[in-house]
Amino acid sequence: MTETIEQKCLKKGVKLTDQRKIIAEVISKSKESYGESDHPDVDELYNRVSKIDPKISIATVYRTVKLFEEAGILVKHDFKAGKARYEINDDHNHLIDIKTGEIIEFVDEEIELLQKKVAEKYGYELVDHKLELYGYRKK
Amino acid sequence: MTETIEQKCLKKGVKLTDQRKIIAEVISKSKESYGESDHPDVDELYNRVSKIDPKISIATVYRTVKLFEEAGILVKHDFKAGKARYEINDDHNHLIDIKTGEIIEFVDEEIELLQKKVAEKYGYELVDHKLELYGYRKK
DNA sequence: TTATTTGCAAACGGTTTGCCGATTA
DNA sequence: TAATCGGCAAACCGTTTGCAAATAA
Repeated sequence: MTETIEQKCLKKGVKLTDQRKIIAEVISKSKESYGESDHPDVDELYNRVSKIDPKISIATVYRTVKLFEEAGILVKHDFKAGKARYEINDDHNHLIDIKTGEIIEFVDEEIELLQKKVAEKYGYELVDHKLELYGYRKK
Repeated sequence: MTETIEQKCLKKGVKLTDQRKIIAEVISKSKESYGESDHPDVDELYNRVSKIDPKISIATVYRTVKLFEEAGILVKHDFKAGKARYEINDDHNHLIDIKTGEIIEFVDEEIELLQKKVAEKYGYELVDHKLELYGYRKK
């Protein structure tokens, strides 16, 4: 296992309050508890957090995910406009099932490399990228 | 020159009112008038449209871009959450300058092909994709 | 006429924020 | 103690919608 969110916070100088610890834990546990394709939105995080400490407000959840995002700990996705969704930042891409909404994560070195090349071709240094594929499952 | 938006509307059975014609024209002219990297949001479209017919409401602009999007004529981008931006649907990718916000459009056959392969590897038929690169201009 | 579209203003939904008491270093 | 944080409710902002008048088929 790599670093926990708490460890990352310490490293980045993000103060760890009780609320933040709980939110961090819920996010860390989201995949193992809810499956690979778990990319919870703030409402959903708030629901899960409330089960541990019902006194935490949704404003705190908003403030915390933003804080974690700015610290590079989480990434925010706007797969479709409306609610933003969050997950731990580990730099993969997404294949989204148009019918079911299921999200498959993947990494492809070749694509990664080509992206860098394209950016360079235009005189840019690539610092981030977003790749989303949308498709139907073949039977 | 390829088909105009009006022609696409006729083909798709989208009724062409005066307002829609004006909005279509503004969108068609956006690149030649405002440069390659023009991806106007609804506010901006509304501003431009208002100069031609000040009686057109912003609600109509919203309704029209949604209509055009559903007809496959426009694509909607949520580069950053907040305001959506629109452009004519012609299937390219975006390289976004982190500093200036400038948007460069590009197509890369190789990447396109690899995307298809990845989708297939997971048993999916690719029907859409979104690729955004973010970078700094090298000096 | 019958259905669709538009303008207006109000509603909506996700997100942010001001205030102030609580907590933390 | 000084600074930051969290809870609450109100504000915010992009977008949608109900309604009645205008327009199109």
